[in-house]
Amino acid sequence: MTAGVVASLTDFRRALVAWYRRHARPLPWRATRDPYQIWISEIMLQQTTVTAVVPYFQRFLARFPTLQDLAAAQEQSVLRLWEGLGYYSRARNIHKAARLLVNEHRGEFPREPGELMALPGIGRYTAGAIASFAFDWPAPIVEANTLRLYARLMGLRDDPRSARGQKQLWEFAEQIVPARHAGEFNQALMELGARVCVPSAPDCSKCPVRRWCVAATNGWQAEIPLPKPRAAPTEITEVAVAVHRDGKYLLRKRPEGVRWAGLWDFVRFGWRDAETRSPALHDVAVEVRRETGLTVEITAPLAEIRHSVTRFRITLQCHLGEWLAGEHDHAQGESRWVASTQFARLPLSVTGRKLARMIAARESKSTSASKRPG
DNA sequence: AACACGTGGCG
DNA sequence: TCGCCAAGTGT
Repeated sequence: MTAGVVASLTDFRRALVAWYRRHARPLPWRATRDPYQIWISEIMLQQTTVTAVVPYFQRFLARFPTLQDLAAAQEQSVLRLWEGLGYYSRARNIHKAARLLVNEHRGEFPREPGELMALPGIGRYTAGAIASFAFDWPAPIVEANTLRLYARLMGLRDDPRSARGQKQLWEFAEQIVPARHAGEFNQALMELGARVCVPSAPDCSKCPVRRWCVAATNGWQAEIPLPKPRAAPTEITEVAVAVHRDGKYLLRKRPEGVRWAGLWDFVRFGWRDAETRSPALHDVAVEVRRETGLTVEITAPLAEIRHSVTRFRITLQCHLGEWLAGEHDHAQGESRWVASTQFARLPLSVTGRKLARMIAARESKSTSASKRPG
């Protein structure tokens, strides 16, 4: 299957790299060979667009310039810098791995993919990426861009996500990666996948390796690769209550093993009766007591926030609740009463952050109104 | 092997 | 509005 490319591998590599040298975007992580910076960028880029990553990458490196800085940080500080980027286990893993490297590897990065893969959050792709970009280790890579590119070059008919397809893709990658300058070569593959060999309507007229491409030769660009099957989203309703007491609001840290683990949120729970667009306030108060042990009065509807997450579409009914009695039960995990001016100090879920902004705006409005009588 | 894990941009 | 897509990994 790879014969088309392998037969004239040297020409293929030359054409690809020549194209890359003319068309490479100047991405921040391409300006360095520091394995630490490359590692951070690769973790951030997992299932995440370049556009989204750039500002996070800059902030992260400004705050934690070295592996030692990261290892010395609190996990909460790392999560705060990750806030909004998604897949938060990446942030927790990056922190764990940093401590591991500092404590057990003298703060030095392994150069081999096999050793890199032993670190939490680093799988076969990321290990190959770091090893090749930072050390020119001749490691193969397969990720979204190269998967599409290889599949088309090979004319891959199998599902590229199946075990069979994956095996063929990795074998292909192994065969084409050069012994020298693997870093630039791998970057070139990804850049071509990202810029030319795009998912829909690839511009084959601009492709430097078109003559090696089975899909282009046969007009199969639209059929290869086979699309990823996606489950239809499920609608769910949730309720969030900003429980208010003495100018502060109750925030709870989400426990390990759940979505948004380690991030903070207002009191929040699923609402079984999805038909109820505006749940009875009394019922909400009952649920808050069940959740927290606190007796509250639901005083005002705040907003309805729509948010998609994995395969769920969430409608979040947000309310303001005034504390009446009871103390929060800490058995379920960490919680704090926080003034709205301090919300930004904690890593919040995206919906939590939105709600936090609304509450802060609501307060500043009411204080400015009270300062301006009439 | 299949599913969980997040979010935002784009057509 | 909606589905697709994004430098995947862990379980």
